[in-house]
Amino acid sequence: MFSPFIFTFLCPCQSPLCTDIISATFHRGENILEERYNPQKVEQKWQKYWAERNIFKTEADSSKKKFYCLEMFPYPSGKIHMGHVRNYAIGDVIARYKRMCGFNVIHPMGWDAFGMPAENAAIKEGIHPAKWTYENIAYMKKQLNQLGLSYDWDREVTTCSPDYYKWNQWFFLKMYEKGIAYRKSSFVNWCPSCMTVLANEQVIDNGCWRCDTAVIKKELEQWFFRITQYAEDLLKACDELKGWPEKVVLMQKNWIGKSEGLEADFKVAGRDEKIRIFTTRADTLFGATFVCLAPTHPLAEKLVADKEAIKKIKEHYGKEDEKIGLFTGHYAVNPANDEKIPIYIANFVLMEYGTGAIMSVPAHDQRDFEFAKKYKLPIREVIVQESRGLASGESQRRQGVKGSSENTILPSNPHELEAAFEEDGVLIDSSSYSRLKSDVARIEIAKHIEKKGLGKRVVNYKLRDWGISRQRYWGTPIPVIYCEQCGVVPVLEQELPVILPEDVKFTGTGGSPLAESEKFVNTICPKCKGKARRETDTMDTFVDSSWYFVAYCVDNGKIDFQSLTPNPQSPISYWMPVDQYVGGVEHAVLHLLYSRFFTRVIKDLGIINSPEPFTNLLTQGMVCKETLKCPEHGWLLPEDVKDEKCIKCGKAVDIGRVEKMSKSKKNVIDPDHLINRYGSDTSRLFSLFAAPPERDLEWSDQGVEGAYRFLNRIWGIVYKNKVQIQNAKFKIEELSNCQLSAVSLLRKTHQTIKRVTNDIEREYHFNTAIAALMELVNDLSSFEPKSDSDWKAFRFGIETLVLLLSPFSPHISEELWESIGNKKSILEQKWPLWDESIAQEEEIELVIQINGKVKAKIMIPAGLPDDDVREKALDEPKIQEILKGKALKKVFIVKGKLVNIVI
RNA sequence: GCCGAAGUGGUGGAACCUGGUAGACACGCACGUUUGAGGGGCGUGUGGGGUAACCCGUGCGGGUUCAAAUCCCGCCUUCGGCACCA
Repeated sequence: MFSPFIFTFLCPCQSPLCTDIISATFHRGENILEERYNPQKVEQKWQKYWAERNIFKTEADSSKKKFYCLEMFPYPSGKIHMGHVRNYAIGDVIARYKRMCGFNVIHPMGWDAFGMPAENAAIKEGIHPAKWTYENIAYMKKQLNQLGLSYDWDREVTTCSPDYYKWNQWFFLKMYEKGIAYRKSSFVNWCPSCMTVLANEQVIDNGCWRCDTAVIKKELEQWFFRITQYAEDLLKACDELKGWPEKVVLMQKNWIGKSEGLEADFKVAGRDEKIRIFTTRADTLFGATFVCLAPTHPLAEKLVADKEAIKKIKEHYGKEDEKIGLFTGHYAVNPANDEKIPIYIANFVLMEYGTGAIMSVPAHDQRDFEFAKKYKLPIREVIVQESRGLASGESQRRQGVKGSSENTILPSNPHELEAAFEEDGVLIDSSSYSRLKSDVARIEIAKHIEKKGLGKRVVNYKLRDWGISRQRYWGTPIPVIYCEQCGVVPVLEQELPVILPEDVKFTGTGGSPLAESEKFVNTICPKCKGKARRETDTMDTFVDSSWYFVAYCVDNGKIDFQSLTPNPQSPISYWMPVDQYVGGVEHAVLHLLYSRFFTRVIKDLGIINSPEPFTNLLTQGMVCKETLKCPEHGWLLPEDVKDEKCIKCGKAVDIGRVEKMSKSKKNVIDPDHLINRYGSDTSRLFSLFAAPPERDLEWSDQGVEGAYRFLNRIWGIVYKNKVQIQNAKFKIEELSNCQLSAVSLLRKTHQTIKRVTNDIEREYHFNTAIAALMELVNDLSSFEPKSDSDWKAFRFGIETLVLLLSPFSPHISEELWESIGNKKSILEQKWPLWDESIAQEEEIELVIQINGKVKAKIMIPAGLPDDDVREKALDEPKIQEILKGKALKKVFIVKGKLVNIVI
């Protein structure tokens, strides 16, 4: 294992003529400061060094301040992509920085290992999902280590392992006990291609989130988590998420979608039944001219004999088609005025929201308006704009109309209306509520209905309970048994985990693959010991990722929630919540909301203290690249294009927009190639330098070259001056009285510490932090040390540079740190501090403006009193000339910056 | 349709939090230098216009201010999210 290796690398210039093939033989720990920077050699050396010492291992220690740095764990799809590189580079900088700042940093990684691609691979290629998954994990883990990420692998979790999913099942049982997990029959989103149920969040534009196939509605018995029980809490707590991007908080709020309104009963005329409707616009109650039921509403079937007609409406249910409806032949009684209005069944009314029935007010709701126009239903205006309610010309004129003896405002002619008036206004034609404003009337009318016992004020949420059943193999078996005698019986806690059987065939057709396994399905009822069948559905994989961040906190990866009692001393209490979470914005609602829900459930179980999992959230932008498209051959790889022409057909290639990297658009960069060619230090550096983390990053081959060049320059400076640097030992106090020639370098070094520190602290703006390092390198490379103290200042500059660079490009930093004579790993060094008095400039450039326009710039000593600054500015010959014969009106002085002379 | 974000050189971006020299840093380009040559390295220049003094410049139009990329109002464009949610 420790025998010398021979590695052969191509010269990074990649020129076909280049003969610089580098053969390297090296042992562990060998000092390799050669003239040429060889990233592969350096990176392997230090990765090995870190791994052998298990240097990133952390343990809970209540005497130390903790920092939990977490990046979203990947799905092991095969290889990592540039999005991962960016995500994990960002997280790693934070982890390494915080570690150097003295925090006890937990920085774990794992695998979101259940999911459909594994099963699809099984269907297509006959590989068992477990084999496929574990092989991918092995490869991707190697890749992550090649990136030099500072993970404590002792905490690794793999969600498809029984040790892990056992706890999915345990949480399920706990939730079942509390009534949070329950079973009901419902219409679900069904993807005919994936043959599975999809959560609402997994339906995008009416298509499957994975394969885009149009989703259909299907009725099935499903397991649900009652996330709606936490809706109000999840919503309220949104305002406490100070460390989250506002847009994500807003998306969560919108997703929860709270609305307050009134539920009211409309009696069905001549029958002993009533229709309960939900409205947020109780102020328009007097304008209701018909009632609509969802086609799946229980009353729909009762009121209409023609089942075929209902079926037809169902076909258009929930789609963005034209609105279609069916008159039931029955009438409903408006509880406000006892008016009889027709009952319709309409495709646009959703059973899932509110009560599945609405009162239709066509004058004040655009959907009802369109429906009313189509079916020639009356439109009655009951709200008018406030200005019209007062002494406007129109209302004056209309007041003259016969029959309106009292001072009422009359509606406009409904036939003239072109759209519904949906805003708030003043009520008309609403009995005693007329002339009230909408907001007041809404409450008064609701109170009235409540008093009459015909309804109640309610709060409604768009958020629906989380359907977790999936008709798939590669997921956590739901730990439930169906007994003919006892019905639904949960699996006993001590029987967990319910293990996924191996003897399953993957045909890709039919329902749950688990149903095929006799051994799995047939079991005994835990209660009566009679014959029983197991549940054959598995859990949504979002369950797995809703609590993995808690699992990481358990030392040595041995999760055991069962024996945990509420305990402030437990490692979970110590580490949770996550201080910094980093991941893609695509999880703004799905994963993040479920995690918040789960964390609340776990808190209620007494396992953790905080209801919120993630204190600070950083959503990084996508990695994008320009697309190339041939009119004949479609998307092209860069190598299929020469001189902007397709090499297959010679047609001019369309250089398309910069878009998110995706295999289908052929605009991807394989991180393996990048690492082989430039090394991971360069890859990391580029992805951090090209844009601030929250913004999209545009790929640029030249940009990568630039990052590589930068590291080479540093390497070159250290190599060239190695001996002198090694000899230039100094004590930090000595530097304060170094010779004049070194003062500006010393100052620049302190300024760089300040800038890099502030840029990291202030919203992780790594791009500007790296720019500051580049400036320091520019100064270092033009500095020519002559005296002893020059060399000391130079060494200080180099050491500081390397320390500041180490979170970004850790391997080269370690190597250079060692090569200038340091024995201990850079990981054991403290983050440098700057001295404000040294960082301060002695002279500043004063800008002199006249009427806001720059006219001159002069150098003045820093901290000069205002009067002197004013005098110097006015004495400047150029200014004198302009001022000649003009009267000064005022002079503004901005300390340390400029003077503006107003004339 | 609703909600949100962003528009700055040839390009990525900086300065926006806290109004005060617009364009840090990098890429690209040009010229020079090194080299047998290519690549690479090093050096200089590089917002636009003008010989120059100067003038113009942060999507467009207004406003506040001695001073606006920055604050306020209106509009346009692009991107993202939600979308029959009653």
